[in-house]
Amino acid sequence: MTDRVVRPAARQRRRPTKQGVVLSEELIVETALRLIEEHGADALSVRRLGRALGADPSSLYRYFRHTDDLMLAIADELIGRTLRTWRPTGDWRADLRDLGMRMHAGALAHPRAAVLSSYRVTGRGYEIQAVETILGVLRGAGFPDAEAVRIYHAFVDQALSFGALDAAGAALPRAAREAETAVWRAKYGRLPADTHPHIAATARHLVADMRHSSYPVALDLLLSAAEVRLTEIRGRPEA
Amino acid sequence: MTDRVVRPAARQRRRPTKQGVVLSEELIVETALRLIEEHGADALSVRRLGRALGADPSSLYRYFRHTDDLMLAIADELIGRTLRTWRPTGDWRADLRDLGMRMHAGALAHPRAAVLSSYRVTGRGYEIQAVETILGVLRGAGFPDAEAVRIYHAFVDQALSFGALDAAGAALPRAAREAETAVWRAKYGRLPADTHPHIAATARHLVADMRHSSYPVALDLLLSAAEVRLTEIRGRPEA
DNA sequence: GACCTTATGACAACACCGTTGACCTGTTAA
DNA sequence: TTAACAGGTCAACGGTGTTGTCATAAGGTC
Repeated sequence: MTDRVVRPAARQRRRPTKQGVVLSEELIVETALRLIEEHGADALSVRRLGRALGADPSSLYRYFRHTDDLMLAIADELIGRTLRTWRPTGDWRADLRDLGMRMHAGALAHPRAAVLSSYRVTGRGYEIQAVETILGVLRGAGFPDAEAVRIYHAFVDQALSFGALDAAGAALPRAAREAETAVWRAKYGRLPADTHPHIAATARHLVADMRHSSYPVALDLLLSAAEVRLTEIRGRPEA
Repeated sequence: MTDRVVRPAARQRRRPTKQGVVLSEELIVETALRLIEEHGADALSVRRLGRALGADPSSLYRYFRHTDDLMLAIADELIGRTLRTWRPTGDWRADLRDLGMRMHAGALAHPRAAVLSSYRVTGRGYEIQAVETILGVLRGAGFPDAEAVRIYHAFVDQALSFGALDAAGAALPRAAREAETAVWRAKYGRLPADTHPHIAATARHLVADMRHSSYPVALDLLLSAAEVRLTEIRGRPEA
């Protein structure tokens, strides 16, 4: 098969679909994001997307090689949106906390795309910009180069991996998600103290805590530890 | 529909399939794990699993309500394997570090299953055992109940999510994985200092660091922060 | 050993999925 | 005016999870 996808710049003959819609890469990505937001991650299929656009499903293959391609385009758009709304203040810890929370929220808003894009290095514009900015925050705070890189790496991977983890949970069909909270309440909440003393003693906290993401806690722990390291380093600058 | 699944204890008539296989929950889970490892997560479908077992796909619905049920059984088996080889020593920090590293290694050993199972609560035997044990370590160390639960949650999610992240990377086709390291070396390693000063200054560290998992660093940061919290709590026991 | 109940495996069908090769037609450039 | 072809459409392929129905062999009872 010769490639059916044409690069956007080369597009010229904008013929509307039978239902009168003029397709474009942007319109498809936008519609896909809307579909995910409105009807859950399961709602995103080539056929449903085609229906939502008012076009034959196969038309989409003129714009994306396959579904994965579409996902990456969506992911790229998401990175851009996250970064675009972030303004560093100069307080390194507050800035990183804000950025981490934004990345996490972005992932939750678009679970399907987040899961796919979390473990890929794109090497594209927005990603490079993010690396440069975060490294700048850390070095500006006084972390030596090697340490800055180590903490950058842990920070980013933690944001991405928790984002993907929580996104995957959010992308579960509604029934499965409700089953999960039911498990915590019904199963862990009722274990007898003689066989499971620690669960029984903390059951109340467990049921309350496990329904939320642990990312904020994990993020604060990471930043706290980094801050401690920083004061140690400042104590002996030549370390 | 009356439920087609029968609890294992009640099973009595072990009739072999047409191809002579005697089905059981254990056999199904084992075969599913083997299938995932050998042919990738995509290879796991009810129909393929049936074929691999020598049974009609619909037979599996006598053992699992739906695919989701099966995934939970697989996840629990993985937890069990990790837990079985772990021996706590009484040093809470060392024990949690060891357990975290084991969970991470377990995920890497079964990348595709890890990705699928990381975000599910199984509510099954091994998982309950793991929760009880970790909570015991934390409470034994002196963390008050609410704090123990918070740290338990962050610790477990961190191990699972980094496990899934690194597993997903490891499960990439070889070509894609090599492309990723190439991006770091060729793209990030060569950015000019005037446009990207921070990346340029740390390029050497970046290229070296990004090829490894950041989990050990992230884990140590989390445990360090927890230790600090613990000494604070001990300072004022009634907090 | 014969008989009955019923658990359990098998079959066929349903509605969906991603993807592709062939076709048709409106837009555009010459 | 016309010819080329980008881009939308159609139909089909082989896959998916799931379920209603049926057949049969296992196990208990006599």
